[in-house]
Amino acid sequence: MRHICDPNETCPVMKAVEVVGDWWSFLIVRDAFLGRKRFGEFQTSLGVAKNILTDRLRKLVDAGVFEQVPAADGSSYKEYALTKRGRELLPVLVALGDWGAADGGAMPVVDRKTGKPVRLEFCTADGRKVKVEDVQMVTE
Amino acid sequence: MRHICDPNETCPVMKAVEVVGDWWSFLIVRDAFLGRKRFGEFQTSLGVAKNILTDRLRKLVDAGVFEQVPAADGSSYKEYALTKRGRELLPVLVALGDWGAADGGAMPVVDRKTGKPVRLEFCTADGRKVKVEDVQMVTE
DNA sequence: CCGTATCCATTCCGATACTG
DNA sequence: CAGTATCGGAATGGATACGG
Repeated sequence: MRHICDPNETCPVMKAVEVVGDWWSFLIVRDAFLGRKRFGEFQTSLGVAKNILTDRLRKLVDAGVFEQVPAADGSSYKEYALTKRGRELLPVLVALGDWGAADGGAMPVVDRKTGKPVRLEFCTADGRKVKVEDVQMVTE
Repeated sequence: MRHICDPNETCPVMKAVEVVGDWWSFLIVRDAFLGRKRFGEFQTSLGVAKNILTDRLRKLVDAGVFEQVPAADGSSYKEYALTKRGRELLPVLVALGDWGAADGGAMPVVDRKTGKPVRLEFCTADGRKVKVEDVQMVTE
């Protein structure tokens, strides 16, 4: 995919899309958040061709989203674990899931410590929530 | 793009990706949030081929992200305006932009009423912020 | 089980030309 | 300016076979 978009314009959205903007990459990351780690798990879960999966996993490793760690079962294979950087993609995933779940069927996320549900919200520095329709981007 | 992913599994992330997961669609929406409305504006801004732009705009209109409205300048053309549903994509855009801006150069968003900066955060129902690393998805 | 390599069909995209 | 139509090349992805 060639894209022109003024190169001076270092748009952060575009930088992110360069890495995870691909269809499969994105679903692989989603699967990882759901606990999948092994090549075969991704492969059967997503039904993606193996060469494609290989390619995307490598790119995601290169981008620092995954790291390869020894398999938990002691086999000689590797598992793909989300890095810190990779786990920071959770807001993206949740935002997208919330939008996709027009009706209330959103993917639930919880506070690991308390087990209580959490939601993604726009907040001011002093902790006040701001509704989506009251938020706007500023061009500069 | 064919995708197998168990059809029973109505994953909201996937539903969202079906609509805006395309590279160009996503950047068009970003441009719209930056104030662009006209065919030509998108075209020169993104450098995308016109036939592709036509196609993506139509799909986004079909998906309810954009609606066509009469041009503000009274010309006989149409402008593409984000619908309510389309504006609800802002959290996705901001999450992605935050992630893409590893260093602090994130795209700023503000509360329209007060002009104060806002950020996207995970919160509990009682308004407490939860750090990303303490949030986890629950499988079911 | 985890990947790599190859092949082929399809899709996608950009350029161009054309219409109103 | 805002599209539509068409065409050829490039990239992509799926299937398959193969190897560690």
